[in-house]
Amino acid sequence: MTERFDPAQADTRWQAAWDEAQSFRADDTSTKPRSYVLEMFPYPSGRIHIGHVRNYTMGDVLARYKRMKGFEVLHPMGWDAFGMPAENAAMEKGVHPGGWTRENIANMKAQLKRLGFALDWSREIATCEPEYYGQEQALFLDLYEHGLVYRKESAVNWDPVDQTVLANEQVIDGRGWRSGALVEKRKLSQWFLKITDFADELLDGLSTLDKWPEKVRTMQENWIGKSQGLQFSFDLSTGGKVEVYSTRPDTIFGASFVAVAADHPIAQGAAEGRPEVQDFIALCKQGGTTAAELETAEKLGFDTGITAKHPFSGAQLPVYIANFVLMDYGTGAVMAVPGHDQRDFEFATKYQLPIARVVAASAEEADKPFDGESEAGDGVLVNSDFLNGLSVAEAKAAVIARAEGEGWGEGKTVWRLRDWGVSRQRYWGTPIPFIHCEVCGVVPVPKKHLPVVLPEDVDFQTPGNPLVRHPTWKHVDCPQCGHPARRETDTLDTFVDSSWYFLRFASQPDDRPFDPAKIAEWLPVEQYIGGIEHAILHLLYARFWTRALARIGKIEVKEPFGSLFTQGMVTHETYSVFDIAPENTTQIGGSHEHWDKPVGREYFVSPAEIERRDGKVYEIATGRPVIVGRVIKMSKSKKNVVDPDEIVATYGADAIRWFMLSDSPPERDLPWSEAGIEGCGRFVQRLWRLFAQYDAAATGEDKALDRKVHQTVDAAARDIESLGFNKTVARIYELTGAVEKAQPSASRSAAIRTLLLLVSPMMPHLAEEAWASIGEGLIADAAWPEVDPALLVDDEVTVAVQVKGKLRDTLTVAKGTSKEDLEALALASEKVQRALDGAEIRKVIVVPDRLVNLVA
RNA sequence: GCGGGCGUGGCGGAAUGGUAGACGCUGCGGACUUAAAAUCCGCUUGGGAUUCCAGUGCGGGUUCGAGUCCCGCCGCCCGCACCA
Repeated sequence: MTERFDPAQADTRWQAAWDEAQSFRADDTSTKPRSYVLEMFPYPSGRIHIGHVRNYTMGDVLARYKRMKGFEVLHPMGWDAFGMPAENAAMEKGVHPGGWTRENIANMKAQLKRLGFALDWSREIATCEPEYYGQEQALFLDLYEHGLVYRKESAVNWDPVDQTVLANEQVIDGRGWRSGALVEKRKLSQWFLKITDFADELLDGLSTLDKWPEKVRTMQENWIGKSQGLQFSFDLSTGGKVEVYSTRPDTIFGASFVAVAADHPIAQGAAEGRPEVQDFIALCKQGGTTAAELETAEKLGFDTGITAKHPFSGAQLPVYIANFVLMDYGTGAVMAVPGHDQRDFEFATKYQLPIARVVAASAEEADKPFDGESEAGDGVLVNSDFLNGLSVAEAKAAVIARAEGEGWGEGKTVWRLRDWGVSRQRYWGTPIPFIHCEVCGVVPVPKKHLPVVLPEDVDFQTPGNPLVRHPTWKHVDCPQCGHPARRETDTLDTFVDSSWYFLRFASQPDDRPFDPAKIAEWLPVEQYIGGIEHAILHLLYARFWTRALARIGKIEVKEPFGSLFTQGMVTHETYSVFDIAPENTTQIGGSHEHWDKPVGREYFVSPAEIERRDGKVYEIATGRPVIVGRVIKMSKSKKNVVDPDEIVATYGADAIRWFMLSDSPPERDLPWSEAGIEGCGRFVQRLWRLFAQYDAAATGEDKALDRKVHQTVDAAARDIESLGFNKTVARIYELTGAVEKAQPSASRSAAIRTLLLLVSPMMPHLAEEAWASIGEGLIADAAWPEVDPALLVDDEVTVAVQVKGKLRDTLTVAKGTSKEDLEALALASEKVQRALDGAEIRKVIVVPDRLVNLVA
């Protein structure tokens, strides 16, 4: 063995060896138990970033560990390859989105290979290839046949410059995120998936996902947003009716007005011929929609002059148009109960409407005044006729029963979840497989004509969807009547592509989306790993798509991901500089870590552009002082990024993998540091030196070391299975120290061999290189070391001795020493006697093998 | 406002109700070396000082014993939100 481990030559050599042996190819015919380990596949933006490295390293350690434990492991990788950045690149650089994407994939694949991930590349998928999206079109048609796909007119955010629909997230302060143009609301015919049909199922299913983070389940629960209440109508003074929805029908006797949304038909009707009403409606629509604006926005109303008759009391309640009522939730109209709803309270205060108490802590507090705000809490009904004395829950049921009995309302469940609009007016996506015929209407493309392939000869010189402008592509004959017709030019939301890729990984026949038998063997994914940013959309859509396929009989599995893990981000300090020397600026107070913040234009510099001198930090190029900012997520604009390729080139793949697993618990953020990666590089060499000391001929037993080894193997396995990689890392450091200190013996040689196996999932290249002279075959194919349960327990233990709960001494005794002996030994301790100071012992607590507590 | 999470050394963090600070990083001291790098050894919560005291955001409580459990606060992070 060489003196130093040289990753530059070892890494590529072993990566080639694994390729050659096809070590990580999942065998569908294997009789071993199955394990499907999956990380969220990347968007091929061009470069692998450090967050990918952390994500895939975690999955890789688990996949390699599972193989060692005797599982047939499926650990695939692919590319979420459709999407806007490719089109933006096309517009900005004049390249074709396909060429740009495929080149990025090639680059990123090479990067992943350099990191030594144990991936089954034979199952690689790129969603932009017809072999994939053609099958997606087939699934879309299946869902259409079963009534789960439909078309309807819907208001969308339209960017008039880019000529496209924008998602809500792409509208920033009312402007398109790319063009900066004022976004318009347009009505367009859009394709929808009936996710609301699954609202109940998706909500109930969450309770079965006990290996998902509580946080993600809660987020999905809130997103689905189930609420139960009463929908009923008020008779209006105009002779009409207004339907309202309330989750608090118990408070109906506290209603003091009715409020409708600005675009509610009643408001529209009231506006006819009345400019002042029209003005008010316009004012309501002007309001911003950001959280901050909503928080501070004043409640505004306009009294229509119409009144609504209370179903019990017969009182005439005024009907207001109000800016806080949303048209697209419930019925767009509410009964307002100021005493028990804060918005209604603010509104009633402003317009001097009655604020009645109908829920109180007790019947005696029926007339207690409000303390400047509404009360939403539980209690007993008061001032409420036949409801008086009932609890909130009882009153809700009683009102719903009356309404249903008398026929003016019914109990109803309302969901926040909306159907999933999947139409995008973009080129670089899966073509929606439909044809518009003037005679037959909307006609699905016959399956035998799939895939509907994206044309390659498109131009991006003008804004808008190139598919619309393409001279020939959209012109086809109607498959039903043969008349000239037009292809659908919208493409699918890319979230559709990522809603079933995990199925295609498990099985990829040429002639169908997947083989259900193979899906049954591999799914659900045993461990799914990815970022928290996908907690709602991707994970909800994937759950929906899986359930939809199950409902139409394509597959059996209902939940795609058995266990979910959301890993933290990789963060880094930021370094910023002000372009005016500090002596020329005014100090504005407040001290930063190193410098007071001067006035000037701030710009960010990268870690490579700074140097540290005398405990302060300077920009190398200018000598200007650097402000060391918060540790935040790496991003290009803050220049606090590190390039994984450079790290691999300097320290090798194993060092960066080890860093990704060290220190921070995997669900928390990991602060990157130069010192940290250097430490990892040192440890790689330290292990290498230790492995070089392996001596197959050594003799003699070292019982204590044997125990340490077995205890570490046992604990490391548990830690890896629970993804506690930082703890595994710490244990490996401990064992390394113990082995280094041990005298040569057969035990020590065995310990080195075992340590090598333990680190192999984390540092596979180093492990293979050392294994070549110690073991047989590839360590990638080796088994996880067996644990001897007899060696997990020590025969000597350290027992803590406390006096009144305070530690005074420790005893080293044989394991299993009797309570009596322990007590006697504790009392014999000089330190204990001094602490007791002659006091009388009232009580003795002895926990065998752990502690003795003397209570005086 | 609703929901979720988190507060432990200079930093990242360990700790089935039972020896708080494992392990790593940083810093300091030492060995080796002509020197440096690499490596190795020691120290690194605070105070007093070798056998002590205090200490896990703050205030209470349960317990022989609390970082851990309970109650009440404070602070930070994340998600959702005029959702009726």
